[in-house]
Amino acid sequence: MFRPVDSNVHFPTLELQILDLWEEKRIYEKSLAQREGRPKFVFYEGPPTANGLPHPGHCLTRAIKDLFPRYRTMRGYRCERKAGWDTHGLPVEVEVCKDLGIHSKEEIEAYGVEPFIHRCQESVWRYMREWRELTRRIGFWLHLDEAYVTYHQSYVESVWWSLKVLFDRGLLYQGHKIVWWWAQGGTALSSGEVGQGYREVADPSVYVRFPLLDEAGNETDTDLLVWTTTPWTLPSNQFAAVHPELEYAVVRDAELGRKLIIAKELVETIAGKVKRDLTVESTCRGTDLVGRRYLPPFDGYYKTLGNVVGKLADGGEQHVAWRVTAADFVTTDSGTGVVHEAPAFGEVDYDLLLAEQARFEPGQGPDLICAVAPDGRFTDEGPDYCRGRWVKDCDKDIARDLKQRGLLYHQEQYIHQYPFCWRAENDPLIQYPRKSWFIRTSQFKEAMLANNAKINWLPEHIRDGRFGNFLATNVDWALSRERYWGTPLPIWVCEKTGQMVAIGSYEELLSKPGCTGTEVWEEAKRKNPDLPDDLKVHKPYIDAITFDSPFAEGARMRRVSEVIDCWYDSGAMPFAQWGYPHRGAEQFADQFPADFISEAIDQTRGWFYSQLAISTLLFGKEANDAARQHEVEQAAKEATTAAVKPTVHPYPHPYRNCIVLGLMLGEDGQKMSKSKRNYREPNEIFDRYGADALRWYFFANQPPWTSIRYSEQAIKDSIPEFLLRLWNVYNFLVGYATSDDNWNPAAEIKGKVDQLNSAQLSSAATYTDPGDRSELDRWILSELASTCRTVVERLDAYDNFVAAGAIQKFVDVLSNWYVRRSRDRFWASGFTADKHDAYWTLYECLITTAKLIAPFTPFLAEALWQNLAVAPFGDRAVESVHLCDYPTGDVSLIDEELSQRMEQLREIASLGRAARMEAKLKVRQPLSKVEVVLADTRHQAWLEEHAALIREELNVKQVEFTQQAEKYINYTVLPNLPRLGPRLGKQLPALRKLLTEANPADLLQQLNEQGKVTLELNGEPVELDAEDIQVRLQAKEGWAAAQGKTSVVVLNTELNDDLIHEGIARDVVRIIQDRRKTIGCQLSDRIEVGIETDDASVVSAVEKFRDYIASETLARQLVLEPLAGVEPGDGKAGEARFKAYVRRLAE
RNA sequence: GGGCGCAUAGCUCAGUUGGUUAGAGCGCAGCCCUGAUAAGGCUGAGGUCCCAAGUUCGAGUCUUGGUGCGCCCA
Repeated sequence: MFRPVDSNVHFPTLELQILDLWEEKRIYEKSLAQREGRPKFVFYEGPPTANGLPHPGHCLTRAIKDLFPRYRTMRGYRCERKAGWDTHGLPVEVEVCKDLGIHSKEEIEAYGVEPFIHRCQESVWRYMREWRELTRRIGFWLHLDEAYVTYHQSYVESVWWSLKVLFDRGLLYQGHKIVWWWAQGGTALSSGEVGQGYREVADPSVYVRFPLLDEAGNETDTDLLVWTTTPWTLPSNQFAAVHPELEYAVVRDAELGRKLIIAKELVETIAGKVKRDLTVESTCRGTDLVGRRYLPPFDGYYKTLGNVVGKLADGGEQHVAWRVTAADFVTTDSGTGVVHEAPAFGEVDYDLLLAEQARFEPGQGPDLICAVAPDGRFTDEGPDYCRGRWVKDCDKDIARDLKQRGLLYHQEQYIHQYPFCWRAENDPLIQYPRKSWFIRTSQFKEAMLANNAKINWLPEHIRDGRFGNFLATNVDWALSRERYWGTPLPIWVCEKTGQMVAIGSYEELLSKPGCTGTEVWEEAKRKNPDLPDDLKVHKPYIDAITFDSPFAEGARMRRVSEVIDCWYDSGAMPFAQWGYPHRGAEQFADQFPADFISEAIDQTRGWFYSQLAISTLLFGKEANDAARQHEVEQAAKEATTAAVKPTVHPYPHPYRNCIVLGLMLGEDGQKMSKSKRNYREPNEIFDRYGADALRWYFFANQPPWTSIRYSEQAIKDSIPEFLLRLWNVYNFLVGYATSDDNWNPAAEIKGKVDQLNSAQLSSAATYTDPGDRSELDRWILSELASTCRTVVERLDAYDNFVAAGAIQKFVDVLSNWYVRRSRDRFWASGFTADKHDAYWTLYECLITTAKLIAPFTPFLAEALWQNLAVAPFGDRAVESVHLCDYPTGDVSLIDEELSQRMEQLREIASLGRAARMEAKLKVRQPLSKVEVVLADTRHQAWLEEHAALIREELNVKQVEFTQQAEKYINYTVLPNLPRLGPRLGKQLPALRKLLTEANPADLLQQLNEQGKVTLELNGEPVELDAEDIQVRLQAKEGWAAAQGKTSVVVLNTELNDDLIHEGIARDVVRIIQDRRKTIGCQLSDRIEVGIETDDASVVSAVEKFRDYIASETLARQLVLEPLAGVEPGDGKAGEARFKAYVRRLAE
């Protein structure tokens, strides 16, 4: 039998019990085991970093990641869920530095790379307990114990393998890159990190004269006027750039006594800034200036290189630097139209240097000059007053120096956005040239786009919008990081020749001829046996391993010092989670590509990209075709190739469907932040409201890609709006079933019932075929079936929002119409066939609802199942709702027409209540009659059959349907626009006018008699049939009436004695029931009642309705006098007053 | 500065291919119901659908421009 239900349920407590149940019975494992051999549904877990505390945003991701795998499992798929952890990267190092109270790379080196790495490895698990607990508590079923971890040896070796493939294919190369450089920390920052640190700052903005030189190298009377906001870059100047197509002016500054060259359209602006007259003497085009030499403001390099001339590739010679070059990026938005070029400190400037180098014969062109050391301080090539100083501190001194030398033409403050280090917020970043390793992703841009085009993105616009645009502007992936805690770049260089090889595994490394250096690791392990073995593939141990160079006799191969971008780690997860190809080939073959992944939109350029890029370059057709070509070319050389080559997979891969979640904002609409405290800790949410409340809030309130504002109230509201409403229905069923009725579904059924589908229930003697049940039962079963159908359809399309809405709607009609209308059936004493039907129908609705909600609110679903199925049937039923198949809805039970009719019936009832409200007649007071006027009479006959229901619902004696209701109603005839619009087009306004002016009664009569209406429109006859027009009703004033879309309900408000007495009787019943409750009667307790009153109408009412009152209240005796020794309850019926005495009778 | 997205009731959000009187939940106010009862229901107030122009018989919906906000990138 069912256990009693706690109507005062506390969901968080319930959920903890269910978690224990799942674990004790290993339900998750069983849910997987029972789908062994079934079609697969592949899910990838995007690895979170566990070195920070989880917040509500992570709950959202974890909830969505749980929903679809649970759903698919119930649909019969095998869905493995391997957990994963992202463990490398700068954030980890920064955390450790914070603990150590250090900042720069030098300090790390001083502390020791080895202990530093150990700390990093420990630090990544710092909040593991919290993450595991969150995962468990929110009900995210995931194989936590078999998680992949990016620092594990097997993972690292997979990454190495993939890099070796890329290297051997010629897709990994070393180049220079101008990076955003954190000089104090000695590292480049990723674009994402840079983006976090932009702040508004005021920088000096200087206009500097670069005197032009004549052919002989002598100074002329004309200057280039150059603008920059980074004066510290001027000592590293190499060129001045002009736009070739722009018009330049040579202007005379009389005060200065010199001529200046600036963009013509900026003459006025600059004259305004310096408040002088600048007279244009002549103009020329940018191209005319190209090649002219000038004297740079600082001579640190110029003094030695100023006169160096190189051979041009196409013959001739030219000075290598300090001359005017052409560049398309020059604009007149600001500055002077002449741009100072220090290629070391800007990406486009560096490109310009590369272009210049290309014009010369190899080795003859300009070298990069850079007067700044990697620590951000000036070198000896800088002006003497700057040497050894942090560049940004020198801006003022440089400006002062230029002023003293007369080269500073103008100076002002310039307010702009400038990036700072995101962890050390007082450190401005500078752009700085570094050697870096790149992946040639741009070569496969089209392939990535083709792959992307096949991915099902939700929302759709990501594909061609944010993600597609990003791919279309793809640049090569800067892979290397000059840091410590990351996957070491597996490239070893010949110390003599500089030739390189890539290594694909630790074993391969050890097998190299003359390999030495493992003793460093062995020694460390001997000293500290607790060191995880995985560390041996990390710095500093890996750096100690060297081997004989195959390129030069007696030379050694040594590893490059860099580690790689941790985004590469996570992007390699589709194969690296299995250790592929060194191991896990089977799992990889089985679990590639993913059917479903989901992360927030900030992963567009993160995990979504890294996965797609790696996968396209390894497993895409284009990349593999190119690789074969490359191998042919390399065949002559001694190319090493990976033992296992990637095979081609058709797009899309590595994921087919991707839900891009919106970002979750704090309560105040701002980004969630610990310091602002604009959200609550997840654990507190679970303790207060429960995981189901939070999950339902995520799933049912908005499509998942909407950025949602964290709202505690909304989470709280999930409880009464959905969870508790369903709980109340469940409580209702169990309450009656465990009363005198003692209704037990298990009593009549023998043997297994498994999932309690209708086929399994139908063996019960009292179970009638749903088709033979009452209309109300058939209706709710129809609603249930169509809800199942909708939910399945929407979940298959990854649309949790509409699916959840359908479930919520169903629970609402189940509670507010089915149960409401069925109360009497349950309350009736004894069993009838109809009562059995009511039990079975409601039982089946609840059982099915439990299955429906299982992926959404798994705890509540389980609670229902445990009591509705497991409690009565024991091990004859499936032991958990999560082991059931998902209900898809029996379409034969769907009755669209019944559904529509019931809808209309509900509308009539609702209108009747509204009319009562209007007339201030409470429902307890019976009325003699309502009249219902229908605009659409299709369902009239059916509605007439159900007049009883309306009578009961509205407490009236008679219901009458009528169309001839002119006294209550105004009719309006309107055109059906979607139908007539395409047909009549511009004539539509005329028709509308015609219809408004016509007599509606005549039109309707015509329509009824002939089935059509003919009107004359602009001299042309137009025929309208019933579908072409719509009739709207409007209640006339002065009646107790209410109007809806299709009907009007009019009340007869006249009362007679019978009606009044009946109303009083109902008041009496209500007060008696109230007393029953007060004195603690059980549902079926019998009582004795006394009514004391002076009011004649109450006396008459009690006498006239004695039987009614007695049966409603289970009263054995009813007398019109006080009961001795009983506390009475006061009652009021209209103006009449009475006292009700209730005493419980012993059995 | 560029890309993408968003803008509808006090709040959180729906609004299908353009179609008649733009919806839901919460909140607020008033009321009803009373054996699902520490529940439930009804009704109401509250909207220049961000602004402007255009396309169309008809625009919350389509187009263009603008404003504001968010994210990503510089």
